[in-house]
Amino acid sequence: MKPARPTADLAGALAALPHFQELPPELLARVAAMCRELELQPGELLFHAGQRCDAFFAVRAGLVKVFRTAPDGREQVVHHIGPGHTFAEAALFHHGIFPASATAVEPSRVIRVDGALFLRLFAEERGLGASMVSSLCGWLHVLLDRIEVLTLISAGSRLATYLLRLPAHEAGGTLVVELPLPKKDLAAELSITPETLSRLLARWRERGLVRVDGRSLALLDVRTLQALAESSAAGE
Amino acid sequence: MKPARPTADLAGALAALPHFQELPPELLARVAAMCRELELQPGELLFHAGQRCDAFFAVRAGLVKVFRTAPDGREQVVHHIGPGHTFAEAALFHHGIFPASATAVEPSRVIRVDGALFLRLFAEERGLGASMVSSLCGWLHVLLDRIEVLTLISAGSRLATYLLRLPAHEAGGTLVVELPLPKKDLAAELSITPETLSRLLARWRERGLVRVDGRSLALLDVRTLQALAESSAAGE
DNA sequence: CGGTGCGTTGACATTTCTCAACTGTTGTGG
DNA sequence: CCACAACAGTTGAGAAATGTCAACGCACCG
Repeated sequence: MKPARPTADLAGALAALPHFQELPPELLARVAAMCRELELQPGELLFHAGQRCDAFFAVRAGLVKVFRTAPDGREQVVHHIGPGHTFAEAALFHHGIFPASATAVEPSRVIRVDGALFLRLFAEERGLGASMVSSLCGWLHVLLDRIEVLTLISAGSRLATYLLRLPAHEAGGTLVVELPLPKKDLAAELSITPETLSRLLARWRERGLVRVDGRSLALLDVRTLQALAESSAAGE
Repeated sequence: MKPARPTADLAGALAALPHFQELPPELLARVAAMCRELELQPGELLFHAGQRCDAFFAVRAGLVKVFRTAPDGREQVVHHIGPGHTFAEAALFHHGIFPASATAVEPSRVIRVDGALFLRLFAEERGLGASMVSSLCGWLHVLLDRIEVLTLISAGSRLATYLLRLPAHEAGGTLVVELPLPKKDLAAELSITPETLSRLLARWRERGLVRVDGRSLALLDVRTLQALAESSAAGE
């Protein structure tokens, strides 16, 4: 967790965060003054569950995994956070304790916003409340979607739903999506084992539903995938 | 969804909500003026997913279920909401569309806070922002817990975790918890089938872990239940 | 008294996890 | 430059858990 030398456009990066939309520049500057930038290597721990929460974070580049470690050693992924998103605000405002741990999946650069300073600013500047409310609501919807995926019974529908929600780009007449994370982490996010994920993709490949090339997937038969996503049956 | 005649202590009920902690009485009164009270019979729909969101709600008495209906007709429970808790605020602030449906599980009385009026008040009175931020964070933690439970692999650990988190009271030397909802709804919340739930409780009863009497459960062997909650193994 | 809905129990089919071995790639150190 | 270790991903075989379908008891309510 090396401090990185601050980038010139820190305020600009902050302004792009959902939290700070429509915030006057002078307030942005005050927030920027509370920030430090950090470099994280894959596997490096940013904070761990139970630790006192003295900051919240924004991902600038890379990918950060938020997870809990179950008593039996199993890792429960709460969420993966990509560039332009913040996390741990809820801990700061609510408990003052991190409810989960965070680590980098890829080499990452994160912005650390000092908790004590931010809370003080928040108390003074009531305007901050409104912008944070709307971004917290956004978080709520994200978690809601995740719950929706998790309550899907079959691994196949979970995976199909996930794939179809990924931003897709067209190439040569077919939809192509890029997995934003390694397959093993994707499996964890879907709460299935890497083996099942591998087997599902293999089956779908044989059936001509997808073409797999590393992390990039061509969705060859979107209709059938949609049917799988909606059905409670397995990969069939 | 019959309108109920307003109760005298409406402002008092509002003041007890997490949203409106530490709110000056005059603001509370203004919020109270935006409210209507409703009576709901079991199964009665309060709103459905996709509908325009023109209000948010607080449960006064009874139990309300928030759920989505999956394309295959399956019902996915997002959460059950008991007295003293609010819901649909996120929809109001974020999308303006209900992301889920809500219905009463038991005969219920809910407070409906008009959305348009509340948003206007929210814009004027910046003080509202702070109190709502903290309550939204509370919601985030609730959903986080729910995700944690859902990622627990075995039905047994899900159930045990759920039971152990229930408020317990002591009776005759043993811990007793009351299920806040019918077993069939509990099963839905845990994302298992009613049959599995029934079988789990039967097994645990035979092993002397619990004693079941309708909705009231005596936890006879808390240590083993904790072990089950933490283990990834099944009910064994 | 008959209906309706919850909860229980049984038999069965199916999916997914577990354990294990094997491949391919990457990166390190001799 | 090569050998080796470390790790992600794949594939196989078997076990175990949960879902499905079906029938039944039981309460509650008209």
